[in-house]
Amino acid sequence: MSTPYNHKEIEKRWKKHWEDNSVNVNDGKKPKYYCLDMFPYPSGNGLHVGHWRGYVISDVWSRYKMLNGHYIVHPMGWDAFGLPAENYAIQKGVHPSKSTAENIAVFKKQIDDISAIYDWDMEIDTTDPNFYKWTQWIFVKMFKAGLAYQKEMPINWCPSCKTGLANEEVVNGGCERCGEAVTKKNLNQWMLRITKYSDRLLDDLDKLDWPEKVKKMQSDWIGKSYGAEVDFPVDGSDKSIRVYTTRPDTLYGATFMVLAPEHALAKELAVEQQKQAVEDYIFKASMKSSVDRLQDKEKTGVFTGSYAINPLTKELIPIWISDYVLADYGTGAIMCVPAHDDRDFEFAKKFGITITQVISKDGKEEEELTEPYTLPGIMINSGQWNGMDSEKAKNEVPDLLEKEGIGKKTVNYKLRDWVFSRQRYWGEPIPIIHCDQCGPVAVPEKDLPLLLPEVDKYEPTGTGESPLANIDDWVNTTCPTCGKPAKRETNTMPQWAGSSWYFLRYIDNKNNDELVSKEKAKKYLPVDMYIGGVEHAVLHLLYSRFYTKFLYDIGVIDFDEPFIKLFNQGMIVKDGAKMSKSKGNVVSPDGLIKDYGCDSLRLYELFVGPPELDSEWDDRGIEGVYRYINRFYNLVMENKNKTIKATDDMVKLRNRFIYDVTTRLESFSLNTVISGFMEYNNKMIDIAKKAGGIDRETLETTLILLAPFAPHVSQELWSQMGHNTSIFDNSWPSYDEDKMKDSEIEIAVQVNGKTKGTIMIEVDAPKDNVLSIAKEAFADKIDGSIIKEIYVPGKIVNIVVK
RNA sequence: GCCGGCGUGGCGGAACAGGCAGACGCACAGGACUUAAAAUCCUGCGGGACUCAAAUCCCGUACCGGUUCGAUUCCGGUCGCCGGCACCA
Repeated sequence: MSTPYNHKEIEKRWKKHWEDNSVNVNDGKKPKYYCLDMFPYPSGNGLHVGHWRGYVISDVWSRYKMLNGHYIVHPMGWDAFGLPAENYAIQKGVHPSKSTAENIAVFKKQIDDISAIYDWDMEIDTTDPNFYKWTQWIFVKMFKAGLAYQKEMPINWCPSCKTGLANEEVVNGGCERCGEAVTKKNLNQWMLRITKYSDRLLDDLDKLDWPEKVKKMQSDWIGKSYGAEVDFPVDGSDKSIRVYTTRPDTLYGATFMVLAPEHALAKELAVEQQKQAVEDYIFKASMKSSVDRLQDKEKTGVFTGSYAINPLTKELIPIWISDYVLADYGTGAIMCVPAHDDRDFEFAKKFGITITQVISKDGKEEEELTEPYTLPGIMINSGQWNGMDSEKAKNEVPDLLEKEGIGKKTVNYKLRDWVFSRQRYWGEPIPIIHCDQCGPVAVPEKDLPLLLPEVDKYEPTGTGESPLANIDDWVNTTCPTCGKPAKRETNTMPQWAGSSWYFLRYIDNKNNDELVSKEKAKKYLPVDMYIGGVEHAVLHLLYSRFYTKFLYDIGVIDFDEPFIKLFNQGMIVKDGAKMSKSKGNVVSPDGLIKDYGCDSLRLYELFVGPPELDSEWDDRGIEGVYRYINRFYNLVMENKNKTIKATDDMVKLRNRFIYDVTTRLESFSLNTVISGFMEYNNKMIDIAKKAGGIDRETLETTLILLAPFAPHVSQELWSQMGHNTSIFDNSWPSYDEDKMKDSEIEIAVQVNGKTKGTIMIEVDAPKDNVLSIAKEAFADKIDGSIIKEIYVPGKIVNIVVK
């Protein structure tokens, strides 16, 4: 036996070598491939094996693409603004920039243990002024383009984080970050007009090679719906109420209307006797948190005493107020068709309002509706449309309304503009100066970056003002336009600001004059493969698409989708739960690397399960891949100097295996690639026993195939075989389909669909021959007369008897 | 409630344009080597029936049914778990 596998020595040596001699060389001729990881927030807790998984997947993919002749753009950086560093500062008095720098150092060391081919010259840090200069620059451009605007409105407010939140950051009525129940707070906010991009964000999803799940989540979030707006005149008034409906076909059945409590006409429409009740109801509704509003499923409401006129039936219908109507969707008012809508039905039943059927399954009216009929059907009680298919009427009704000037077809979206101000310290200052004369004015581009000033206290004020508001000599400035005294905006940007465009900056991270040079952008962008968790499906990934489209529109880049292909890796769970410090189930990679080595951990991260699914972690399992590497190492060491010709079996096995690894890699079935290596190793050992060894070509091919997965041991053995080159200078092996084929194969024989055994046949043996071999071999199992004989070439024989 | 995804040995998981279910690995058990242990190697490992043994047979991919010569795979229904949305008119 030769030298045993010593992972420590091997990995240390090659790691050092690769630091001095990068394997990922940009010779300017190779086509680029941009493989990007979702960059981490450098927390104080360090990495766990769950983080590792995504980074291993992306490195394996990068190295595979490298062996296929690409120069790989594979950068790493830090999404370092954000609350944990700020909260730590509040507790310990340590400035966030200091703790952030420390955490980055820890993360960098741990990420380095992966031995990925990251190019650290491209490193970025969102808290670096040279980086956030451009985050601010984009904001200024959006402001100038009318996409950033201020608005005073009730926004989502997290009482624990003491800051406003975007709609996307509210999860089940709670704060995305801390889970605290979100309330409403009236604040003057900076908003980004993402809704202007609704259609492009929706339509361009078709261009993307992304998981369908993520595309669907984005399209649901944008929530485009087609319908009509209809004006309902208020009886005895010159006012009218405009509603949005997706079911104009049911207009004949609209027997009442409901306004949101926040609707402009809500108070006005209350008649004298109802005034007190209406005002009480509106006040109570305003006190409800969004969580209450979610929990109170029971419908409540109050009648205004006023009536509107159904524009088709000309009947008077009562106008109610209820909080089941949302103020900020559609027009904040709805026409109610209790016969064909669940919510309207419930409301009408509760308050005794008329229910008129206008659509039916079979053209006949029900005696009494026990539940609303919400499907398409035949129109009834609908004047000229009686007997028509309701889907057709959906088109015709709005056409008539439009002709009469009381309605029109329209579309609606669930997507809202992006609440962009945060009342916290550790973020990019919004580069705006408020001037009494000129209004809000952008900080001149030449004055960017607008540095985040030092403060004594980091505590959020809780009043909706940022801690920056207390720094008088920073707040007080002069207006860049008129020169008069003016005040700086004191809110900061959300953490998403930097992450919405960071991937553009890696490739030109030291450019002081441009966000990214046109030349480099053209050469290295966009991102070909983006790898990360699914948790950002509608946050970071939607925002990034929006930013990219904006930067495309203003000519910074010449593509309008940032990430061509997306892969979401599953979480690593322990005891069925996501790893977290509070649950105490975090597994650190450090000890595993020490005991088994980086290569073993890399293989095991892939071997635990399908990369797109969550996988349960069990430390003991790493033994299996470690044993495999040992066996493989010994096998190569024993055979490296033999001059032996490959047997037919070995040639077949090798070609078959190249095919398997390649197709499995292409379909991202990385767990079966690893099990394939183990299986293949056992087969090689078997053949070697018979043939007296393994040929050089087979060994070298195997090493190249293994290199993206376990780079150190592959390179070591490559050198042991006498090469003084990098194993990554090779090309990905190709397979010869003709050499994969067997001349004889084993197929199963069934009788009445039950397997009885197997027979060996020539691959291209004619059907009759195969059947007669099968019948002869299993004559004793064929009990009765044969009524059917099936032969699926290369697969199976089935004899059907009676 | 609506929309997705998923239910396979003790465990992680293979195999699905329908064709020998349980690859590969973990754990476990037995054996070899060793004074002993570790490491390594070999063997066994879904359940059951009948066996000294081999052979053979039956059941089995959440549950019930369907299509088919043949279903883990396709279809219909039920149950369970996970994720997304949540009064969006």
